[in-house]
Amino acid sequence: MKAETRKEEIINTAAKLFKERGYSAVTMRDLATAMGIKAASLYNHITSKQEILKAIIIAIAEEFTRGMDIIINAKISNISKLKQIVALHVNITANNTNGMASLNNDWMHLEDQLEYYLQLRNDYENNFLEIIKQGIIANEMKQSNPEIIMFSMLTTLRSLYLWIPKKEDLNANDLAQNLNEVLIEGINN
Amino acid sequence: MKAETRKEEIINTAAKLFKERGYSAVTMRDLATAMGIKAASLYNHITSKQEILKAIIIAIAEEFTRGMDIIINAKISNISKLKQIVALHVNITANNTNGMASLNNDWMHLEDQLEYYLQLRNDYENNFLEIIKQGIIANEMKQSNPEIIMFSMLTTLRSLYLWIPKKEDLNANDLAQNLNEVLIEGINN
DNA sequence: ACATTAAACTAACACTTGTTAGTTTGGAGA
DNA sequence: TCTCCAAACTAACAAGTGTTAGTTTAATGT
Repeated sequence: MKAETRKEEIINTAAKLFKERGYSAVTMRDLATAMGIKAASLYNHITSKQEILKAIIIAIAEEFTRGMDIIINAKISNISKLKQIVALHVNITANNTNGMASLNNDWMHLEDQLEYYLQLRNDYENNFLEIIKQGIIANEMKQSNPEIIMFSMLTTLRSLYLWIPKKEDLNANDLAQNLNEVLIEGINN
Repeated sequence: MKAETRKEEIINTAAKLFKERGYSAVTMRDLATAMGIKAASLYNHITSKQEILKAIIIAIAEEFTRGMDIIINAKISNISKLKQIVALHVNITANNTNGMASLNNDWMHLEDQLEYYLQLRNDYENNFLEIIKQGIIANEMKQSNPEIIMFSMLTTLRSLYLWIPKKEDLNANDLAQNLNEVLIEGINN
């Protein structure tokens, strides 16, 4: 673990507050107080409130994109790909619970980067859906509605940020394993 | 369908805006503009912004509580109870997609009613979990982790508000049926 | 024709918002 | 000891916030 820069400290503190109250309800004075400084001092490190939100969300979104790119190109079964997607979510979320809250709840407050974010999200969902469809075609999975399968998996995975912090004794592998049972065995053939 | 009062119109319009941008980011002037009037005029019908949020969230939360009370007391299998919970969510969400967004995302901005809301939510989750545990004991379901099962089901069901509006040709029964396949067959014995 | 009333209006309030400008502080390296 | 610089500070801004007070409008029932 390398030491955080002051800017990173601010962004991480902001992510925590955004998780609790949401981007719009957190003021720069709230953030400053949480850092133990005055609001104006924040601007020695960041250029705007918006920049903080962007830093939080885009970093995670791109992490998901990179993970998905590796998974789709892997030479493994579609069921295995789904299991890797579960692991991807568990890992990213475990490392950044607070940021995941912003990604889920405050993406619409992105300004300049909104379009880019939506493009990443769209591509991600399309790749996800395609894996499920291929799995059904290859007879690896039951003939359920692929969109509902994806919806169910994705909403569960996206909500992990709410749940992981409650489990202090979290073992990422155990959780991924448990989720696989619940999410995937149901559709497995 | 009885005609809406002016107050109900305001609350429904607010719910729509809250869904798009969240409670904190919607101003009374935004709401007034959406109604085609001036902000001050809203106060002929409502007493505060907070009252609107409360009206939206508490009404739905109590609806869930009433539904759950009926389900837990029914003389049916635990699997059947889970299927009824799925139907409960589909029905409430289909009738109030906008309100469900506030329930999910803006409950923390409740002031006087926050404690009451949390109590309702807690009771609901405890009842839900108990059904799953009983189902496992009665050997109706696989021996998976009950908390993960509940978490997975509940987050999917809570996120329905995001998904139902996209399916214009929605048939509530079909959707409930599909969800049952994906959510319940996986844990069924 | 008149009184009533729901529902709009204008004007203003006290306070909070994100942000800028310019200044001070205190520790590290020369 | 002096210089430098990151990082804090005070003071202030223009705009936006929820809300209030008091007034006008237009339709309804008598």
